[in-house]
Amino acid sequence: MTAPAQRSTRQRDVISRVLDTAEGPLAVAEVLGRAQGDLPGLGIATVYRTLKLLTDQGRIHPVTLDGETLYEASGRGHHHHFSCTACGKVFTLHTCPVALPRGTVYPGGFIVEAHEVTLYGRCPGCAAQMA
Amino acid sequence: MTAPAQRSTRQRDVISRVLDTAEGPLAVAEVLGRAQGDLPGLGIATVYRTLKLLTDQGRIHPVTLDGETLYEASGRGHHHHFSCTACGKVFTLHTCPVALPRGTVYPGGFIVEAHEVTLYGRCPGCAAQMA
DNA sequence: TTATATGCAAACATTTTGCAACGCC
DNA sequence: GGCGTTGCAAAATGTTTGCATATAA
Repeated sequence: MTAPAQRSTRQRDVISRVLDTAEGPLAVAEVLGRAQGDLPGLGIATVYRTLKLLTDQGRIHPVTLDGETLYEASGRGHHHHFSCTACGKVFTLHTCPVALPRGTVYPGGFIVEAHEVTLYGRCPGCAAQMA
Repeated sequence: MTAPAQRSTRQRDVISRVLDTAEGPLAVAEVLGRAQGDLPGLGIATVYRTLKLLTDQGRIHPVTLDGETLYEASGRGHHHHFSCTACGKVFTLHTCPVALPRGTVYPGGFIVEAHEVTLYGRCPGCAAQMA
Protein backbone atom coordinates (compact mmCIF):
# COMPACT_ATOMS: atom_id res chain seq x y z
CA MET A 1 0.00 0.00 0.00
CA THR A 2 2.23 2.72 -1.29
CA ALA A 3 1.24 6.26 -2.09
CA PRO A 4 0.11 6.74 -5.68
CA ALA A 5 2.92 7.55 -8.06
CA GLN A 6 3.61 11.21 -8.76
CA ARG A 7 4.48 12.09 -12.27
CA SER A 8 6.70 14.87 -13.36
CA THR A 9 4.96 16.81 -16.07
CA ARG A 10 5.75 19.94 -17.97
CA GLN A 11 2.70 21.63 -16.46
CA ARG A 12 3.75 20.95 -12.89
CA ASP A 13 7.31 21.96 -13.54
CA VAL A 14 6.27 25.26 -15.06
CA ILE A 15 3.76 26.09 -12.31
CA SER A 16 6.33 25.23 -9.64
CA ARG A 17 8.92 27.40 -11.26
CA VAL A 18 6.52 30.31 -11.61
CA LEU A 19 5.96 30.25 -7.87
CA ASP A 20 9.60 29.66 -7.04
CA THR A 21 10.72 32.64 -9.05
CA ALA A 22 7.92 34.97 -8.00
CA GLU A 23 8.86 38.08 -6.04
CA GLY A 24 5.86 37.64 -3.77
CA PRO A 25 2.65 35.65 -3.41
CA LEU A 26 0.63 35.28 -6.62
CA ALA A 27 -3.08 35.06 -7.36
CA VAL A 28 -4.32 32.04 -9.27
CA ALA A 29 -4.97 34.12 -12.39
CA GLU A 30 -1.44 35.47 -12.14
CA VAL A 31 -0.01 31.96 -11.91
CA LEU A 32 -2.05 30.92 -14.94
CA GLY A 33 -0.94 33.93 -16.94
CA ARG A 34 2.74 33.51 -16.21
CA ALA A 35 2.66 29.76 -16.78
CA GLN A 36 0.88 30.22 -20.09
CA GLY A 37 3.92 32.17 -21.23
CA ASP A 38 5.63 28.78 -21.42
CA LEU A 39 2.59 26.61 -21.95
CA PRO A 40 -0.03 28.46 -24.01
CA GLY A 41 -2.58 25.68 -23.81
CA LEU A 42 -2.47 25.33 -20.03
CA GLY A 43 -5.93 24.99 -18.50
CA ILE A 44 -7.12 26.69 -15.36
CA ALA A 45 -8.24 23.36 -13.88
CA THR A 46 -4.69 22.08 -14.06
CA VAL A 47 -3.50 25.16 -12.22
CA TYR A 48 -5.99 24.61 -9.41
CA ARG A 49 -5.16 20.91 -9.22
CA THR A 50 -1.45 21.59 -9.18
CA LEU A 51 -1.75 24.31 -6.56
CA LYS A 52 -3.63 21.90 -4.35
CA LEU A 53 -1.06 19.19 -4.98
CA LEU A 54 1.87 21.45 -4.16
CA THR A 55 0.06 22.72 -1.08
CA ASP A 56 -0.53 19.16 0.14
CA GLN A 57 3.15 18.46 -0.43
CA GLY A 58 4.00 21.52 1.62
CA ARG A 59 5.95 23.05 -1.23
CA ILE A 60 3.70 26.09 -1.42
CA HIS A 61 1.05 27.55 0.82
CA PRO A 62 -1.92 29.88 0.51
CA VAL A 63 -1.97 33.42 1.82
CA THR A 64 -5.28 35.22 2.07
CA LEU A 65 -5.14 38.94 1.59
CA ASP A 66 -8.17 41.19 1.33
CA GLY A 67 -10.30 38.22 0.47
CA GLU A 68 -8.07 37.00 -2.33
CA THR A 69 -6.17 33.75 -2.08
CA LEU A 70 -2.56 34.01 -3.16
CA TYR A 71 0.07 31.31 -3.26
CA GLU A 72 3.75 31.45 -2.45
CA ALA A 73 6.60 29.00 -2.24
CA SER A 74 7.33 27.60 1.21
CA GLY A 75 10.74 27.42 2.80
CA ARG A 76 11.57 31.05 2.52
CA GLY A 77 11.82 31.48 6.24
CA HIS A 78 9.73 33.57 8.54
CA HIS A 79 8.36 36.62 6.78
CA HIS A 80 5.34 38.85 6.40
CA HIS A 81 3.61 40.85 3.71
CA PHE A 82 3.14 44.42 2.66
CA SER A 83 0.16 45.30 0.53
CA CYS A 84 0.46 48.57 -1.37
CA THR A 85 -2.74 50.58 -1.16
CA ALA A 86 -1.80 52.42 -4.34
CA CYS A 87 -0.72 49.79 -6.85
CA GLY A 88 -2.17 46.74 -5.13
CA LYS A 89 1.02 44.72 -5.31
CA VAL A 90 2.00 42.46 -2.46
CA PHE A 91 5.59 42.41 -1.25
CA THR A 92 7.47 40.08 1.02
CA LEU A 93 9.02 41.56 4.16
CA HIS A 94 11.94 39.85 5.78
CA THR A 95 11.86 41.86 8.97
CA CYS A 96 9.38 40.78 11.65
CA PRO A 97 7.83 43.50 13.80
CA VAL A 98 6.62 41.24 16.59
CA ALA A 99 8.38 39.16 19.23
CA LEU A 100 6.02 36.26 19.79
CA PRO A 101 7.87 32.96 19.86
CA ARG A 102 5.82 29.76 19.89
CA GLY A 103 4.49 29.13 23.35
CA THR A 104 4.18 32.77 24.32
CA VAL A 105 1.13 33.27 26.49
CA TYR A 106 -0.69 36.31 25.25
CA PRO A 107 -2.72 38.52 27.61
CA GLY A 108 -6.00 36.75 28.23
CA GLY A 109 -4.41 33.31 28.33
CA PHE A 110 -4.03 32.68 24.61
CA ILE A 111 -1.17 30.33 23.78
CA VAL A 112 0.51 31.55 20.62
CA GLU A 113 1.61 28.97 18.08
CA ALA A 114 2.07 31.25 15.11
CA HIS A 115 1.39 34.74 13.93
CA GLU A 116 0.75 36.63 10.75
CA VAL A 117 1.35 40.30 10.13
CA THR A 118 0.24 42.30 7.13
CA LEU A 119 1.23 45.89 6.64
CA TYR A 120 -0.68 48.27 4.40
CA GLY A 121 0.63 51.47 2.90
CA ARG A 122 2.74 52.84 0.07
CA CYS A 123 5.41 50.71 -1.48
CA PRO A 124 8.73 52.44 -2.27
CA GLY A 125 7.79 52.86 -5.92
CA CYS A 126 4.41 54.45 -5.27
CA ALA A 127 5.82 56.59 -2.47
CA ALA A 128 8.41 57.99 -4.89
CA GLN A 129 5.77 58.83 -7.49
CA MET A 130 3.83 60.86 -4.95
CA ALA A 131 6.82 63.00 -4.03
CA MET B 1 -28.50 67.12 -5.43
CA THR B 2 -28.36 65.43 -2.05
CA ALA B 3 -27.33 61.90 -1.33
CA PRO B 4 -30.13 59.36 -1.80
CA ALA B 5 -32.24 58.90 1.30
CA GLN B 6 -31.44 55.97 3.53
CA ARG B 7 -34.37 54.13 5.01
CA SER B 8 -34.49 52.42 8.30
CA THR B 9 -35.89 48.96 7.85
CA ARG B 10 -36.39 46.03 10.14
CA GLN B 11 -33.88 44.01 8.12
CA ARG B 12 -31.11 46.55 8.46
CA ASP B 13 -31.80 47.09 12.12
CA VAL B 14 -31.62 43.40 12.86
CA ILE B 15 -28.46 42.81 10.83
CA SER B 16 -26.79 45.80 12.48
CA ARG B 17 -27.70 44.57 15.92
CA VAL B 18 -26.45 41.06 15.18
CA LEU B 19 -23.04 42.50 14.37
CA ASP B 20 -23.08 44.98 17.24
CA THR B 21 -23.77 42.28 19.77
CA ALA B 22 -21.45 39.66 18.32
CA GLU B 23 -18.53 38.56 20.44
CA GLY B 24 -16.24 38.52 17.43
CA PRO B 25 -16.28 38.75 13.64
CA LEU B 26 -19.02 36.72 11.94
CA ALA B 27 -19.25 34.88 8.64
CA VAL B 28 -22.05 35.83 6.26
CA ALA B 29 -23.88 32.57 6.91
CA GLU B 30 -23.59 33.22 10.62
CA VAL B 31 -25.08 36.70 10.22
CA LEU B 32 -27.93 35.28 8.17
CA GLY B 33 -28.64 32.55 10.70
CA ARG B 34 -28.67 34.87 13.69
CA ALA B 35 -30.75 37.50 11.91
CA GLN B 36 -33.27 34.90 10.81
CA GLY B 37 -33.91 34.24 14.47
CA ASP B 38 -35.74 37.56 14.42
CA LEU B 39 -36.71 37.67 10.75
CA PRO B 40 -37.39 34.15 9.46
CA GLY B 41 -38.00 35.28 5.90
CA LEU B 42 -34.79 37.24 5.56
CA GLY B 43 -33.08 36.64 2.23
CA ILE B 44 -29.37 36.14 1.72
CA ALA B 45 -29.26 38.89 -0.92
CA THR B 46 -30.45 41.40 1.63
CA VAL B 47 -27.70 40.30 3.98
CA TYR B 48 -25.06 40.83 1.31
CA ARG B 49 -26.55 44.18 0.32
CA THR B 50 -26.75 45.33 3.91
CA LEU B 51 -23.24 44.20 4.71
CA LYS B 52 -21.98 46.21 1.76
CA LEU B 53 -24.06 49.21 2.81
CA LEU B 54 -22.82 49.12 6.39
CA THR B 55 -19.28 48.67 5.14
CA ASP B 56 -19.58 51.70 2.87
CA GLN B 57 -20.91 53.67 5.82
CA GLY B 58 -17.93 52.54 7.83
CA ARG B 59 -20.13 50.99 10.48
CA ILE B 60 -18.69 47.53 9.95
CA HIS B 61 -15.69 46.16 8.09
CA PRO B 62 -14.58 42.87 6.61
CA VAL B 63 -11.90 40.69 8.12
CA THR B 64 -10.45 37.90 6.02
CA LEU B 65 -9.27 34.90 7.93
CA ASP B 66 -8.09 31.67 6.35
CA GLY B 67 -9.88 32.54 3.15
CA GLU B 68 -13.20 33.27 4.79
CA THR B 69 -14.63 36.76 4.91
CA LEU B 70 -16.00 37.75 8.30
CA TYR B 71 -17.61 41.02 9.32
CA GLU B 72 -17.34 42.93 12.56
CA ALA B 73 -18.62 46.21 13.91
CA SER B 74 -16.26 49.14 13.61
CA GLY B 75 -15.47 51.60 16.33
CA ARG B 76 -14.21 49.08 18.81
CA GLY B 77 -10.78 50.61 18.80
CA HIS B 78 -7.53 49.17 17.55
CA HIS B 79 -7.48 45.43 18.02
CA HIS B 80 -6.40 42.18 16.45
CA HIS B 81 -7.60 38.62 16.23
CA PHE B 82 -6.75 35.26 17.66
CA SER B 83 -7.83 32.18 15.76
CA CYS B 84 -7.98 29.01 17.83
CA THR B 85 -6.47 26.09 15.97
CA ALA B 86 -8.46 23.68 18.13
CA CYS B 87 -12.03 25.00 18.17
CA GLY B 88 -11.82 27.35 15.21
CA LYS B 89 -13.33 30.29 17.03
CA VAL B 90 -12.02 33.78 16.42
CA PHE B 91 -11.40 36.07 19.38
CA THR B 92 -10.76 39.76 19.61
CA LEU B 93 -7.52 40.86 21.23
CA HIS B 94 -7.23 44.29 22.75
CA THR B 95 -3.50 44.25 23.19
CA CYS B 96 -1.39 45.15 20.16
CA PRO B 97 1.98 43.41 19.78
CA VAL B 98 3.46 45.84 17.27
CA ALA B 99 4.59 49.43 17.45
CA LEU B 100 4.00 50.76 13.96
CA PRO B 101 2.26 54.13 14.02
CA ARG B 102 1.01 55.53 10.72
CA GLY B 103 3.86 57.00 8.76
CA THR B 104 6.48 54.61 10.06
CA VAL B 105 8.95 53.80 7.32
CA TYR B 106 9.54 50.09 7.36
CA PRO B 107 12.90 48.58 6.28
CA GLY B 108 12.95 48.65 2.50
CA GLY B 109 11.22 52.01 2.26
CA PHE B 110 7.64 50.90 2.82
CA ILE B 111 5.45 53.61 4.34
CA VAL B 112 3.09 52.01 6.82
CA GLU B 113 -0.48 53.26 6.95
CA ALA B 114 -2.02 50.38 8.84
CA HIS B 115 -1.30 46.89 10.04
CA GLU B 116 -3.11 43.70 10.81
CA VAL B 117 -1.99 40.97 13.13
CA THR B 118 -3.52 37.55 13.52
CA LEU B 119 -2.35 35.12 16.14
CA TYR B 120 -2.94 31.40 15.91
CA GLY B 121 -2.89 28.94 18.75
CA ARG B 122 -4.94 27.62 21.65
CA CYS B 123 -7.61 29.75 23.19
CA PRO B 124 -7.85 29.67 27.01
CA GLY B 125 -10.73 27.21 26.93
CA CYS B 126 -9.02 24.72 24.62
CA ALA B 127 -5.72 25.12 26.47
CA ALA B 128 -7.46 24.20 29.73
CA GLN B 129 -9.02 21.08 28.20
CA MET B 130 -5.62 19.82 27.10
CA ALA B 131 -4.12 20.10 30.56
C1' DT C 1 1.34 -0.86 -21.75
C1' DT C 2 -1.16 1.36 -18.28
C1' DA C 3 -2.24 4.24 -14.67
C1' DT C 4 -1.78 9.15 -13.88
C1' DA C 5 -2.37 13.88 -15.73
C1' DT C 6 -4.48 17.14 -18.82
C1' DG C 7 -8.02 20.01 -21.10
C1' DC C 8 -12.58 20.83 -21.82
C1' DA C 9 -17.03 21.43 -20.24
C1' DA C 10 -20.37 20.69 -16.81
C1' DA C 11 -21.21 21.06 -11.90
C1' DC C 12 -20.87 23.68 -7.56
C1' DA C 13 -20.49 27.37 -4.29
C1' DT C 14 -20.50 32.10 -3.40
C1' DT C 15 -21.68 36.80 -4.39
C1' DT C 16 -24.09 40.13 -7.37
C1' DT C 17 -27.88 41.86 -10.09
C1' DG C 18 -32.66 42.39 -12.46
C1' DC C 19 -37.23 42.91 -11.40
C1' DA C 20 -41.88 42.99 -9.51
C1' DA C 21 -43.95 43.43 -5.03
C1' DC C 22 -43.62 45.77 -0.72
C1' DG C 23 -43.19 49.29 2.83
C1' DC C 24 -40.90 53.52 4.83
C1' DC C 25 -41.28 58.43 4.90
C1' DG D 1 -47.86 58.21 -3.61
C1' DG D 2 -43.21 57.80 -4.70
C1' DC D 3 -39.00 55.91 -4.26
C1' DG D 4 -35.91 53.10 -1.73
C1' DT D 5 -35.86 48.13 -0.10
C1' DT D 6 -36.86 43.26 -0.19
C1' DG D 7 -37.14 38.48 -1.78
C1' DC D 8 -36.80 35.58 -5.48
C1' DA D 9 -34.56 33.90 -9.26
C1' DA D 10 -31.21 34.53 -12.79
C1' DA D 11 -26.51 35.91 -13.70
C1' DA D 12 -21.77 36.48 -12.84
C1' DT D 13 -17.51 34.69 -10.37
C1' DG D 14 -14.48 31.55 -8.62
C1' DT D 15 -13.35 26.66 -7.77
C1' DT D 16 -14.08 21.66 -8.32
C1' DT D 17 -15.17 17.48 -10.82
C1' DG D 18 -16.37 13.98 -14.70
C1' DC D 19 -14.64 12.12 -18.63
C1' DA D 20 -12.21 11.07 -22.93
C1' DT D 21 -7.64 11.86 -24.59
C1' DA D 22 -2.78 12.39 -23.98
C1' DT D 23 1.50 11.06 -21.79
C1' DA D 24 5.14 9.78 -18.26
C1' DA D 25 7.25 5.76 -16.72
